[in-house]
Amino acid sequence: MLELPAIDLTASAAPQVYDRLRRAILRGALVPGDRLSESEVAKLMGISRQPVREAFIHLASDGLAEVRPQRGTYIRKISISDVLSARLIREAVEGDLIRMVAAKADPALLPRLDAEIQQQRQALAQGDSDLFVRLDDRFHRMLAEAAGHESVWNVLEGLKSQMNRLRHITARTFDIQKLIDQHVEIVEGLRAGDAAQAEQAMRRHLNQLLDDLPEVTRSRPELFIP
Amino acid sequence: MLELPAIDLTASAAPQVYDRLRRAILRGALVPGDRLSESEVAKLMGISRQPVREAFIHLASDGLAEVRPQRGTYIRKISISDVLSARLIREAVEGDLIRMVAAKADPALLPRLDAEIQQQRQALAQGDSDLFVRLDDRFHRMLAEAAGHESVWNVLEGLKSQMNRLRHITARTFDIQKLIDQHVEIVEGLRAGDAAQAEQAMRRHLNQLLDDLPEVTRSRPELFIP
DNA sequence: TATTGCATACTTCCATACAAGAAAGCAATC
DNA sequence: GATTGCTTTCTTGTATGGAAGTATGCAATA
Repeated sequence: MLELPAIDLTASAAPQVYDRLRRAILRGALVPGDRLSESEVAKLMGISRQPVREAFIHLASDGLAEVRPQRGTYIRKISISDVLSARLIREAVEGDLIRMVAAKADPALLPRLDAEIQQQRQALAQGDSDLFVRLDDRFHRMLAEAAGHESVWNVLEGLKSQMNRLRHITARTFDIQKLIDQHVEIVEGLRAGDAAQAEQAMRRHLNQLLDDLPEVTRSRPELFIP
Repeated sequence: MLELPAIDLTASAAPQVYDRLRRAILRGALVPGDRLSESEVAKLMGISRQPVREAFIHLASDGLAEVRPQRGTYIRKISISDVLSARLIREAVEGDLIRMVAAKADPALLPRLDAEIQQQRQALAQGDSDLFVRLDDRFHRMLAEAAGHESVWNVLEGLKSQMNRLRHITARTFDIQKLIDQHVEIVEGLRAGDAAQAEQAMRRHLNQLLDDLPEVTRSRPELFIP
């Protein structure tokens, strides 16, 4: 059913269980609707039920799992409403951040962004969509850092866990070439020193999800709730 | 030390403990640096350690508490970096939302906002700063709802828990009259149907925190970490 | 055949006991 | 007097047993 790396017996068990399950959910190894059991996971990892239970509570607090008393614990379905909220927040925040980056006009930044985009093209050429998702994250983080607000990205990252699940599970259906082109547009806006252009490009980029979402939810309706 | 309402024995204990402790933290009854003990809270509530422990884990996941193994559990100090991130995010998001509200131009909305501001004035007249904080929350929530994105506010609310603690603990040092005036400016922007004016007013309003923060951190440095 | 009732096998939840680590006080020693 | 080491007492972490609630399959009944 599920492969989990063995835990380190010298450290606390509960955080390790949490970490492993969280990764499994985010990479799509555990899909929405899957059922978890305290005793089953405990046996799988060779520990007692209590630390597993604590990991479940932590996951539920993240919105990744749902504990239904006396029934079972389930991987939470992807809330379309949450995804849309996260997208709107990202558009507003990253729109502001890219304006700050343009205002700073750091000359050393542009070559680094170009190099990132080159790596994204390689990921596309290799057909490695998981790699692209990671590179995409890094691209946006780099921009937040360039704006002087890396900590903002850390906050957003927790918030957009639902978006990440969506992208991993349905990675194949996205048009990576188009996303890369949009990244290029953003960088070109920065190169031109045109804050408004860069912001428009960023907002278009983050609006792309709205185009892709309907098809995804139609093809895999069992993974979603409103 | 701490007053906690008795729990309902017919319902699950852990969520109730979580809820009571969370409220106590947000209203400032538990201040940053305070120490909690599983067994102490358990005795106080007449239950065993286990559900208390689970509540602690949930609080830690919210960033409100910090469990230090074999040492104790502490109310987390207010992270200035987190507060600043939350403020920046709010400015970007609510700036976008207020533009949407202006675009909708719902005629029934303005009287409701006026009534809200009247209540805020009453809270000021009564010197009830806790009430004003709650009304302020409601004012912003109402605007998000008017933009058609109440769920976005739900997400922001969890994110800005650190901001709420700050405001409750230091409520006296804020100039409530000024905040109300800024609310009026926002509503006037809407009344004029001027999206740009409304957005500017909102951004000024949310920038107010940057003016107030230095004095607060200087007067109570023991409550903060960078 | 359709429905009701019950036994059974799960699940999460709570209480309790014990283990392991950290801190503080105190005494012995240099 | 200062330091070291031990003892005690606290803390959180884990294991386990049992309680209560839920779903399911099966048999009895209308």
